[in-house]
Amino acid sequence: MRKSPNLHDVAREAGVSAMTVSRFLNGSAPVGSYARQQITRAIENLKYRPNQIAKSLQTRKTGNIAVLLGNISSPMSALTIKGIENVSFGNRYNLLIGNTEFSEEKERRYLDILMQKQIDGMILAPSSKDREPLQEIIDRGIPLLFLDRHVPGVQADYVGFDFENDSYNVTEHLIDRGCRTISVICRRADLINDSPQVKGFHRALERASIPWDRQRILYCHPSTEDAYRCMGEIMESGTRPDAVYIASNTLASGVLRYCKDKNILIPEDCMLACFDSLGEFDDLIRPNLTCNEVPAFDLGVYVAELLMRRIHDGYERPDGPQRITLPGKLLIRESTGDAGGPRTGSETGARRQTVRVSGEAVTG
Amino acid sequence: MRKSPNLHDVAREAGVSAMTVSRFLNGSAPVGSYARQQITRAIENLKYRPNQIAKSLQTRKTGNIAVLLGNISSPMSALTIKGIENVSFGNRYNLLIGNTEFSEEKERRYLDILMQKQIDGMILAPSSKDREPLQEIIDRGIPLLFLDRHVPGVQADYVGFDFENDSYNVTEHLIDRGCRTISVICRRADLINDSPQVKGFHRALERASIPWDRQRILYCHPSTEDAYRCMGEIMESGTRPDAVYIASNTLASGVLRYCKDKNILIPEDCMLACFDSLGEFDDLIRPNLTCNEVPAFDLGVYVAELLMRRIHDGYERPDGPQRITLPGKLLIRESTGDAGGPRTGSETGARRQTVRVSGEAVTG
DNA sequence: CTGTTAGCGCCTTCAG
DNA sequence: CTGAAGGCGCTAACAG
Repeated sequence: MRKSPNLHDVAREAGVSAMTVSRFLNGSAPVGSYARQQITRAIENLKYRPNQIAKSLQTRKTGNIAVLLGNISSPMSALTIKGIENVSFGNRYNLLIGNTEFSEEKERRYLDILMQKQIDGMILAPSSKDREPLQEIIDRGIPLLFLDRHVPGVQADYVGFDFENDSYNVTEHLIDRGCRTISVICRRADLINDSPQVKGFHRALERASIPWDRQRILYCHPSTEDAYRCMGEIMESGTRPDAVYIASNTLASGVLRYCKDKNILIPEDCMLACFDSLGEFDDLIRPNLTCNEVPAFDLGVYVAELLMRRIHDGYERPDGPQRITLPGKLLIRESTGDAGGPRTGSETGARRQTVRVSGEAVTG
Repeated sequence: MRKSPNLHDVAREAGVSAMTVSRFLNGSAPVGSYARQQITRAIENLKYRPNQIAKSLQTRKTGNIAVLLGNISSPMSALTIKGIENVSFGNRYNLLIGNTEFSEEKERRYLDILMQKQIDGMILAPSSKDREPLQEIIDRGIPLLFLDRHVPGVQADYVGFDFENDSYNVTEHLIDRGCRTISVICRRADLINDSPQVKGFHRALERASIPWDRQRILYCHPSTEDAYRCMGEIMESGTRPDAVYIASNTLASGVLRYCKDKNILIPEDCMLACFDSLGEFDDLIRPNLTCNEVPAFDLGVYVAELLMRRIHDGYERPDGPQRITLPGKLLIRESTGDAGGPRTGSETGARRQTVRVSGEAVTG
């Protein structure tokens, strides 16, 4: 394993200068046909590969973009990453992926390292409210996009799900089915922003003139065990609700397990609805519950496309910072039988295509 | 947004030479306490960040490792990636992730790009049998590890699940439950290697002196729809089997959907078993089927640790190329009721800790 | 403990 | 169409 060949080696082998080889490789200027042949041959002979590092040092572009999420293995995140990868690869960018584990410290360390690695852009689901490192990214002219969450006071685009409206729709569905006393289980304190799910929930109640009771909102640690506990609290104390709305899908398995253990029939004893889809086996899970399907892959595609545009436009943002939300799709399933039920429930799919944009219009 | 400061700017501001600053930053040589103070101050003043690209050009180390998988959003892959990230971050490496979509062409392009980007190591689940680009990686001294699949003839370590033994265990379980006629649905032609699942299946049948019939093995495209079709073929033609073994978990939802549509009772009409776990909601899916849980996160941890060792040892491989498989855990669940069943089935968890290694022993 | 010199491999600029 | 000079930001190797 000896030193790999460089531009000069190729140039010597081809009997031309290094610059001619460079121009040939990048197509940055015309090259004579004889030289072209010699160079092609030399490259093959030496198995030459351009060194992207050296090129980056010169051009200040690495062709890498960073993606920093709280939990890269959640089904939602995994799909979003796939969407981002898809668009990035098509635009000749590679992905540097980091899992912050929702830790401010780990996020900070990642931001630090990535700044040194000279990324061309960054997609971040922030776990910290700290503006300073983000401002530094922006000041260095690196396009920064928030995904799913944002940091108040930082002038960057945001792309996320339409939590509030989706939550409104789920709640409205429960109300339409006759529920009047609805409990909510949601994640303990949304990491950064106020819980828009709870807002949507309230809005739906208000619209139906149903008084709401703070006691009916339970905050829960993001674990199966704590969701199990919360569901117990709901069902064992005070008046039982008509319905329980699980505002964070990571909590669903704990709730379902409780119902299974306690022989609570869904939807006879209590209706159940879930903010996000439970995945591929969705309608095979018993009890079979109504949920909102969130466009995770599309979110990745959208955010990556916006990032590509920002990188391309030299960060001038002719259209100003944007706040974009993608609406989900309500999947209504209320069959209770074990087999023979409808394969998919009715869907309010029409809104699927809508993209909600606040601020200026989306260009392109 | 003007040019960011470099080592010389810091050196000038601190009144020392660039080398002193460099030595201070890397701790590569002692630096006087006065100089130290001046440098610290200068760095703060200028908001200096070392440029990793320039450093990489010099040191020929980027601190990046590549991970190339067929489908990065599958639950298994997502967990494996998380495991890899965990170990890498601890060792100060970043992850460049690529989704090959099982396409030879896309894989080839990724390999090409990544070679130019000068990665320090690579974890690959190959989709192509082409040895040449892989040999080039090895020849350039970049540690290469196969994950889940391998390319025959390429001298690189391999880490994967214990498909054959796990499959043996699942089949043995069905036999123990009295099944004698078992059909198998598996992915159409394993991408690269012979299907070890089918081998394990055969071995279990042979051990129980059950004759086996090629007709009972159905190859299926990796889609819900085709799995549905396959299950139909099995149930509607010839003698119905006692059991169906789904050797690729991506096919499970199609099979389950078929049973649901046709009112086939599991396990009364036909037993069902699955090669891999169905995820978090595993035991909430109806019908509730026995499956093998594969240690996806651990696989990531293991492969990353091995890679770290290879990088560290300068690719001398004192212990020779290895072939390591991590065994899964059989989750037996045969309750049929909708609620009140046992929360988890019995598990043959003892083997969980075992790591099967062929070739030399694992060091460290 | 500190500074100088000479590249790492490529591309920008300018001169043919 | 082609080449030579210089530098991107950093560090190895050698002097002090």
